[in-house]
Amino acid sequence: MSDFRPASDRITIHDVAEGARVSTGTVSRVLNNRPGVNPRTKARVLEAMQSLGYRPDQAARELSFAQNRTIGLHVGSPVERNRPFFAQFLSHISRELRDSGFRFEEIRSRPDGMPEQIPDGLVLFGAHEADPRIPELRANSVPTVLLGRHNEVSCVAADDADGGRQVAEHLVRLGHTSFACILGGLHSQGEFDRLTGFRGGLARHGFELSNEMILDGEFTSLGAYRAMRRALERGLSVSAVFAASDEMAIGAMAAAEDHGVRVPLDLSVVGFDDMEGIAGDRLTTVRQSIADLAHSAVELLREQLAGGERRSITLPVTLIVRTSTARYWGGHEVS
Amino acid sequence: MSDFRPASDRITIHDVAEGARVSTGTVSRVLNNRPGVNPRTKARVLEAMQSLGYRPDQAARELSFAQNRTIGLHVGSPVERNRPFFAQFLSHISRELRDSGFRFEEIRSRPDGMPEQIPDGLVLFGAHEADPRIPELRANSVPTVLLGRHNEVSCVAADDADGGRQVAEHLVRLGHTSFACILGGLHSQGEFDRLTGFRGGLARHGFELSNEMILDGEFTSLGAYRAMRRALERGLSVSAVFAASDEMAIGAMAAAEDHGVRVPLDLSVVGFDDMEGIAGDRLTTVRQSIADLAHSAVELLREQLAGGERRSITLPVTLIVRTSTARYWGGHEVS
DNA sequence: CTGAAAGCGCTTACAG
DNA sequence: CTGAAAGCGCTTACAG
Repeated sequence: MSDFRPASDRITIHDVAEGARVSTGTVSRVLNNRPGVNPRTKARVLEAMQSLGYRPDQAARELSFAQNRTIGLHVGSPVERNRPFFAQFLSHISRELRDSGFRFEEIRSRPDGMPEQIPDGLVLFGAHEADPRIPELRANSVPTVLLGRHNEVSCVAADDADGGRQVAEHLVRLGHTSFACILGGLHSQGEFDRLTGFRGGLARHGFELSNEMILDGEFTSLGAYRAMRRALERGLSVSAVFAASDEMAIGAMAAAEDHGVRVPLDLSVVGFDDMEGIAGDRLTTVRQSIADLAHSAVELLREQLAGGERRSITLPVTLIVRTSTARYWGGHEVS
Repeated sequence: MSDFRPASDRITIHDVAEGARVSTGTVSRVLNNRPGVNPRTKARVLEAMQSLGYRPDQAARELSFAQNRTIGLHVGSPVERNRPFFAQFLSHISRELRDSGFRFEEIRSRPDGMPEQIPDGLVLFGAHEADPRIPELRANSVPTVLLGRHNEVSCVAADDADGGRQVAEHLVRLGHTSFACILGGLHSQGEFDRLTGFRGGLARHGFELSNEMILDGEFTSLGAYRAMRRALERGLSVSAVFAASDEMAIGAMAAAEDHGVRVPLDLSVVGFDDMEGIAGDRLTTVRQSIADLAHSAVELLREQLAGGERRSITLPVTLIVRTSTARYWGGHEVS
């Protein structure tokens, strides 16, 4: 915390300009990575910023950016809003947007669940296929990006199917032969894709996942715990479980433990997201970069605002192997 | 969504000034509720704002406010950051701050958990008595407000003790005579106060709460579920449970149901917070206004920035009675 | 490749 | 009680 500095000392673009002996316009160009700045000049400016500890004023940037537009974020339901994933996404998208010179605002919901007001562009969180917000927005041709999958609007999502596939590969390679899956109730395309990918991956090795092996974890740790525990009590006997979110995976692990099933000895558990503060250092999971999702969402929005076509972006995911999964020797009894 | 309007049409203070036939300065004065504006003029301005649908530009306000200061919000740990309460608070405090002309920024943590940088003022979330951030900030005399209780810094909190007391009153009045309490592990002063208040309220009627009746719910629905279920399986026999958060109350209710204990017939459950999307329409709980907490935090910060003394604010809470609590006739068997 | 200047939407002394 | 004007920190045509 050595960089404590009272507000009055705020160093501006002018200080940097002076330090680098250029005009403020040039500093701005460097700051925004605009092409056409002499590399040497650029280096000088960068160095001045560095040594002065310059940090741009977002409010000023917002105000002077020509586009001068407000992008809103709107969540489908209060329940969605309480998900840790949402909090993280909110944090990233607001930063990303401000860094790009947009104004950012979280849009509240009217009693009927529709956005209270419509900004110049909208990011939709927690939308489903038949989401009533979509036709409305399309009718008003409001630039919109949806987090997830939808075929009528631009959207950005992690490669859910590939994530599921990677999980299947991982588990099969570890010697597992019987599997269960915990979803959040199949409301979103994303979890469906995770399931489909998982099934596909299993099928490739001759395994299949029957419908009884799909549990509804309500997208919460508690929901997953209860679903898993009930399943175990009914005699569910599998050696590996794939949950569509880290929270649900945590719940499943807890249920297993409480039922006397050791993770990973008797049961391997895999999550999805790799959320900080949830996955911990134990859960094997599929990492998706929330920062990249936010970044891509802004890009798609920018394109639409510039009159471009709708399109979608799918981001790669990575399997992070930790200690909640292990080789299955077939020797342990489960349940 | 009838107020859809492209960015180019953005109506500014100038439009309002023109509409009300005053100068922009006057509009600004009205906007900020500054004293010394002729009531008639004010009415005219207000009406113009109204009819034009004027909405002030936060970026511009931030930029031109004289104080021109940045307030940061910093959370103690990633786990705290994932709590729904945090997400709500973040949303309110950022709005509040911007409306007051401050810049707002969420401060990230360094690997050691300390804030990555120090703005002109700081709001601390999820702090405990021995929080290492506090001495550091005090040493640098950074204006700081803590959400919760602490005796070295300004702080703002709901009247946790009174909340606990009200719950006790409510339950006693309903005829309950045996109680349990679910806490998050006694890390924060707040939950301790809730417990103390609860105990005090019970004591007033000759009831007491032994230590075995205090369960650790880890401040999550899953944690509370497991604690409650274990307790029920061990034969816990009480007719009322007070949980220090809505999430934990939800977990306790689920555990009761799974154990064949009917809520509220056999068991009354009370939460704390009245969080949207969690308490639902069923949980009796203690409502604290997150908006007011945020508002007060900003006030305390402003005072410190103006050179005022540290002080603390305690906000009133309200018991919201729903259907998770009911009269206890002593006739039902529990567990 | 770079500088001088206007402007983003607001607030606030300073006059009157 | 109100207006005219400067200024908050930045970006971006417009010249050169």
